[in-house]
Amino acid sequence: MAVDYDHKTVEKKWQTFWEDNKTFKAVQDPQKEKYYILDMFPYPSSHGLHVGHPLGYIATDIIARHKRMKGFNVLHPMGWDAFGLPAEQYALKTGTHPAETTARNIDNFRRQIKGLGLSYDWDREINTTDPNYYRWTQWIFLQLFKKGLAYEAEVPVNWCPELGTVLANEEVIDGKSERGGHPVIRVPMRQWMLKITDYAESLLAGLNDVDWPEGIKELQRNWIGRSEGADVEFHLPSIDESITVFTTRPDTLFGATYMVLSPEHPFVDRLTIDGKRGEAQAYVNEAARKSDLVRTELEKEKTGVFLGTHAINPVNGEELPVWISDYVLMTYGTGAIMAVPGHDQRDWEFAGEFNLSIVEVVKGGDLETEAFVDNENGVMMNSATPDGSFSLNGLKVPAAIQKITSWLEETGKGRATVHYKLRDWLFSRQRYWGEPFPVVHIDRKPAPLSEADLPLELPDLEDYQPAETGNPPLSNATDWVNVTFEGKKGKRETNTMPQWAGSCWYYLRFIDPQNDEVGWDSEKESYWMPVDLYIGGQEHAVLHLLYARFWHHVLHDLGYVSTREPFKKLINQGMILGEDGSKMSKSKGNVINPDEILEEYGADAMRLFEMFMGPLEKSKPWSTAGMKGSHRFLKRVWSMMTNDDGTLRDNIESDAEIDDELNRLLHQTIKKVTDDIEELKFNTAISQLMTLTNAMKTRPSLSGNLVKTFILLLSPFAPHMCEELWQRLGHAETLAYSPWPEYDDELAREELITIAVQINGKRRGEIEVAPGVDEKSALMLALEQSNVKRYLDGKDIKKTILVKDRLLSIVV
RNA sequence: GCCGGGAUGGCGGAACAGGUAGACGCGUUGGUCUCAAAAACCAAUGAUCGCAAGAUCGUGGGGGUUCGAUUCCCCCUCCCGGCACCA
Repeated sequence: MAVDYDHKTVEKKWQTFWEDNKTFKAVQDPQKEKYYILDMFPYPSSHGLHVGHPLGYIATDIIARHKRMKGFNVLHPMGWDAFGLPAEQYALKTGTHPAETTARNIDNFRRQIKGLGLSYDWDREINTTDPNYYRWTQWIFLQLFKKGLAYEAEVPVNWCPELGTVLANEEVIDGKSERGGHPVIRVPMRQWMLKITDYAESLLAGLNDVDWPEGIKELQRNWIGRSEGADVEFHLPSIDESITVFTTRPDTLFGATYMVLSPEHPFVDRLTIDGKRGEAQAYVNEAARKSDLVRTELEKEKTGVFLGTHAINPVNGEELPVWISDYVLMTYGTGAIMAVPGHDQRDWEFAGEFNLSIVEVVKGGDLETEAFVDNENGVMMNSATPDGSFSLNGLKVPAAIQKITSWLEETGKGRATVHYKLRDWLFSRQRYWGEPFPVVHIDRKPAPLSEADLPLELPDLEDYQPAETGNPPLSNATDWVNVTFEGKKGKRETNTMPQWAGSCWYYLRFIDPQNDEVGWDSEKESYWMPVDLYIGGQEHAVLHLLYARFWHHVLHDLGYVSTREPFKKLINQGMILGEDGSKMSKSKGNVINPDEILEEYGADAMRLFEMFMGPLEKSKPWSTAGMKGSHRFLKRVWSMMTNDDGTLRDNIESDAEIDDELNRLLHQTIKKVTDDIEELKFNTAISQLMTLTNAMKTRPSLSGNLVKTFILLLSPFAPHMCEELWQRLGHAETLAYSPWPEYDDELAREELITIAVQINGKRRGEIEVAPGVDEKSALMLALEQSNVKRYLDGKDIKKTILVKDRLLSIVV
């Protein structure tokens, strides 16, 4: 019996070898087909990795190693998304400078990741906080600015007092901050915005061209929220102005019985009569103070105030009372709606609350109990102009929408429009640890720095504590803030960019990480892009993945990148849960530290187990017993091939014959492992390798060729041990570029197969046949079976069905 | 409420394209080795009945299509994730 495999020594040896020999360095080579495989790079948090984090990294590593052996030129890089809140919160907590803690955290992450034997090209390592990196983040911002896609605005923002910063809509969940779960309130502030709304249509269209999980695409579609309808003009006689409302149901215009403005709508003041002023003012103030949490979560019953004035319905001239209510949002559509309580549930509830009239214009529902909103089968009624010149009556809803939209356009009372839920991206943060904006304010107007002045470095500050006032820490750096720019006195922008900025384009920098002239060389870009496979967590479905696509579309329009979409195929890895089945967290005490796993079982065993646990995309609980099982498998492989002293066993002979049965299994295994890796079904690939191992162990001797092939097949999963065995087999070179084994379909085919015999759908026996057996001979064989005879006794065979090489079904 | 994904032995999970459900691993039980234990190795292992041959049941629940359904169709329950007054 061989002594236990010494994973520590072997793994250290090969990690050093790969590093010293730059085994995984990617060099552009137009002769070879490229494969760009990317992980979502991590924030180097202070906690280090837990066993769930590397799941995706292990998966991409297996693909990367497999593709190299398949002859692809593989780009597989890693870096650090090190700006932003987590790093800064940690720095604040520990009182050390973020630059210092960030550097330390990166060292720890790098150590942990390298310990897993991942085949990254470390020469391409990048760090978003490096001026040589964020120089180009700032450069992209300048391009956005010049294209008119970056602008400043005084807007009601999501202010998080606890974090001392504003947050993007995407970072606010149920009225709380995505990070830390702190309350968020709405206050108006001057902010930088990026006009992502200009790209709503483009971002939507691009989703049709990528191979992403349908769920993620749907999430983005919903977030963009395209909605077709019509803008309709309503006259306001009291101020002699007209107001535009957006509706997706212009067909119900005859059913409008009142109008509602958002409390923030600019017309509110002028539309309020004196007798209502106090009441309206109070309502507006209250709405302004409410957090989104209160407004959307807690308050389900409708509130509002009648302003005392009226609007004129353009189709029939009727007077509609104008109300304000916070169920109408200023940030969507036009901030004003026509209310059709008969055919909109929210309006119906509001009308019920305030006793407003309900008019039925679509037949088919019971308006006593709820609004009727069937927009497919409903038939129009009560929908004609007073003079009878125009009518929708009798039409189905879709036809009515068409007809009235054309009528609105002809009469100048409205037009077909499209609105989006997506809002512009709030792009500034009142924090220290982020990219400075390459902008100087002169006379309160922003002027862009010239590209030659980049990078604009983040000044080294002693006091980087966020202020509760929202005054950014950088405003304390007066020497830095006050500049003379183009002969005038100006002030630098003191907000910084959000976390997402650096990750919006890092995949481009990986292509050309050391370039000082440009962010990336366009020839290299067109060779390597797009990213062929991108693996990361689902939590980035609408944040990172939408922002990065937006920048990429802009860069494409500007001619800086060759593809419209950056990420061709996307996979979301699942979570690894604690052994108790709940999410791993410090407070639950169920966190598994990979350092301990590596120490005890080694990187190969951990890689193997994480891939064996189940489908990559699914969440599944950690299991220490399972971890031991994978470790045991590797030890078995090792002892199958080596003696106590580590030399190869005598029963591995290069000229030993392989028997047909084992050879068949070998070829079946090559096929299954190859196919499964390509489909990312690592768990079944591993189980097939286990099956082959079990068979190999029953043989007194193994052919050298079999052993060689087996090692190559196992190597993407357990690269250290396989390199070691490979070397002991007498190879001087790494196996990382050895050709991937080929299989022979002929040799993989079984000589005799067992097929089931069913009688009336129940399995009653099985027969041994040659593949491709015909129905008649199969039936003959089946009839010899005593159990089959028993069931057929005295009955007529009505029909037989042969499923090729599967089963024979007899109907009696 | 809407959208997406799920539910298979004691556990993680397999199952081509409607064709032998439970591969592989874990766990458990029995055995070998040992003074003993651990480790390792060998064997058994969905449930029920049976000495056995074999039978019946069985993929969240209920119906349907089919010679045959984990797989297709209809209805329902529960779990996970996301969105949520978006006009």
